[in-house]
Amino acid sequence: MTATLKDVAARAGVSSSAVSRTFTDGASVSDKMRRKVLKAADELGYSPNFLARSLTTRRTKMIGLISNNFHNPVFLTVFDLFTRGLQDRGLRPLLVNLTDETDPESSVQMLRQYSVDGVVVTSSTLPPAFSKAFRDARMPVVNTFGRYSSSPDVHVIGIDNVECGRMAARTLIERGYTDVAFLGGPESATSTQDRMQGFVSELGAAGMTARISFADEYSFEAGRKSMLQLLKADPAQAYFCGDDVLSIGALSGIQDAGLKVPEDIGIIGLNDMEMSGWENINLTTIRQPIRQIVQASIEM
Amino acid sequence: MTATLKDVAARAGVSSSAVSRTFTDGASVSDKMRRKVLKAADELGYSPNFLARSLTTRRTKMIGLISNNFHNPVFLTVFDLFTRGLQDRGLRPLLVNLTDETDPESSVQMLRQYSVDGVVVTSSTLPPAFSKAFRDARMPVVNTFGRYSSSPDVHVIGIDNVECGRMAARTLIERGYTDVAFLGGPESATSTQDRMQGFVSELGAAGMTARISFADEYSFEAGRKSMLQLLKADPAQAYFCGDDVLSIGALSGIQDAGLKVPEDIGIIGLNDMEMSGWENINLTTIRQPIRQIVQASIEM
DNA sequence: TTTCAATTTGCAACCGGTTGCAAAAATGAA
DNA sequence: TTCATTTTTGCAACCGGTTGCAAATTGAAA
Repeated sequence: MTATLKDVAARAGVSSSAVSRTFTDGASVSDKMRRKVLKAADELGYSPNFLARSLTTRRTKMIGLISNNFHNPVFLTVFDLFTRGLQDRGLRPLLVNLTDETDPESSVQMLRQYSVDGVVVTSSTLPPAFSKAFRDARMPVVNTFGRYSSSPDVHVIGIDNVECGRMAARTLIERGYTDVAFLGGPESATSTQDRMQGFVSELGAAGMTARISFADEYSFEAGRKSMLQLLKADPAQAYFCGDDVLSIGALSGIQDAGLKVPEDIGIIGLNDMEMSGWENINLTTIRQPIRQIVQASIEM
Repeated sequence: MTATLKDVAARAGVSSSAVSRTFTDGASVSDKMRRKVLKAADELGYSPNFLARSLTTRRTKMIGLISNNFHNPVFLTVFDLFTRGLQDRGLRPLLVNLTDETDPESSVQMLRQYSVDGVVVTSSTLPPAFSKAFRDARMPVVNTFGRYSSSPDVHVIGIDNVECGRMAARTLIERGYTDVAFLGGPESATSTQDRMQGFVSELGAAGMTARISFADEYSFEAGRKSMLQLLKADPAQAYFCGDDVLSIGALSGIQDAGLKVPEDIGIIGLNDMEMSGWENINLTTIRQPIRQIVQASIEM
């Protein structure tokens, strides 16, 4: 159906190498030849087949984009920036939606079958072992929102979650709260662990302690449920919530109980997602340097 | 680096066709042979290269997923369902983020170079001509959230937006509102036009008229801004908003003005996105039959 | 005009598979 | 055991390109 390289060669009356070369930059072709070829190509509406090309060049310009965060609105922004950034560099994201059931092995194999040039794992709730599986398959991999870890060869880009915890603590102290608490995401997530650690240690330095609790996941419902439970018991003056979507859930819980923020209870979140501005909540603003994340993907 | 078909053939001491056949279902191979091959393949950690295969089979099992809605939270759900649905069928979504600058032609060509098996355009704000460009390139295309249109060969899946408008009108009438208005999305979007048309015609049947206004886009900010302007002038008793994110923006505007919903002003939205439940707003619930949308993508 | 280096071009093999066709092996009936 | 059938296997060509190498062309210097 669609014109192939050979068709163009035939039409232009030249060898197929010549055609191939005019479409490969850096190849040696005379201007005369190039013009002849381009004319024929244009007439036939030809454009080279990427996949066939990748067979010999071993580059597909496809990047596996893996995530399990299809419910956290902040990731819509992440996807937006990623796809944009990749596109601008002539790369294409092959999207993989990781559900709880899918095992790492099969996604690794899948992406290898498509011979992607690299993989971006974007999630803070996946175990480091996951990204490692890709490295073991000799694929360049970047783990965004991950934690700097000992596993070598896995590029990790993200914010310093420990420092985030510290910032939150300092902010609450400055505002004069004396009884503060941490409401984290899933206990197993590295981001939760680190934020908690920073929060607790900074409070400790000020001679304070923090009560700790965890939500089941980074979601509105989980935040709301956790907060409602906390309110029933013995609520603190202010909470540092693991992320914004959790914060908004907590906020909803507080409102349901007839209390107000920040008059009755203080809330401090994390992520600066678009939506946070919507509700006039006072959240710490930590903007992820996504540009740089994408830049790292070019580095590999 | 990675084992190839030939390596496996050599190791198993059989022809390469034999290997190929054991990995192609429906091919004729004896059990004995299959076992021999699988053993060798297993030892070498071999799995067939999809791209090479696609060269002869002409199927890549890749689907272009095109959208320009990377700011409307409801699309996170859409992406989730799409990627899931495609994956379950052994297909992979190649994501294309359409910005205002990217022209249709180039995305068409791009996806042709990757020889995707089909294309899904998921947006209600793109002109029908866009999907048509793919059809012209002889690619199967499904346009979700589009409008049933005259352009042939473009499968369109979506809700009946006219009927949505009617439903909204009936609901508001039932609740006793006598002075209602429509706050739509971008005037050029087919979804906006249809919803308005249904809304207006149903009201007309009841002897009522509706005031009309449009927001610049389906976004929180646009909804808020529009509502604030409307409030300054002569607000209606109740509004039918083009979609949920617009509704929430409008809601925020109303609250800023010190008014309450639904006591002072009624709001009815559309989409049933996850977030809508968060704020105890009363929104019409129209769940898009996404399962069927995905089913249609298999049909092509 | 000849000579020689620098460019440009074509040949042919290869990337990693699939598949039509004919030969070989297995099966079953006589 | 023999012969006709069916099933399994291998050969070789092909999918749509790329690329090392040698031959052909070009251009400038002698």
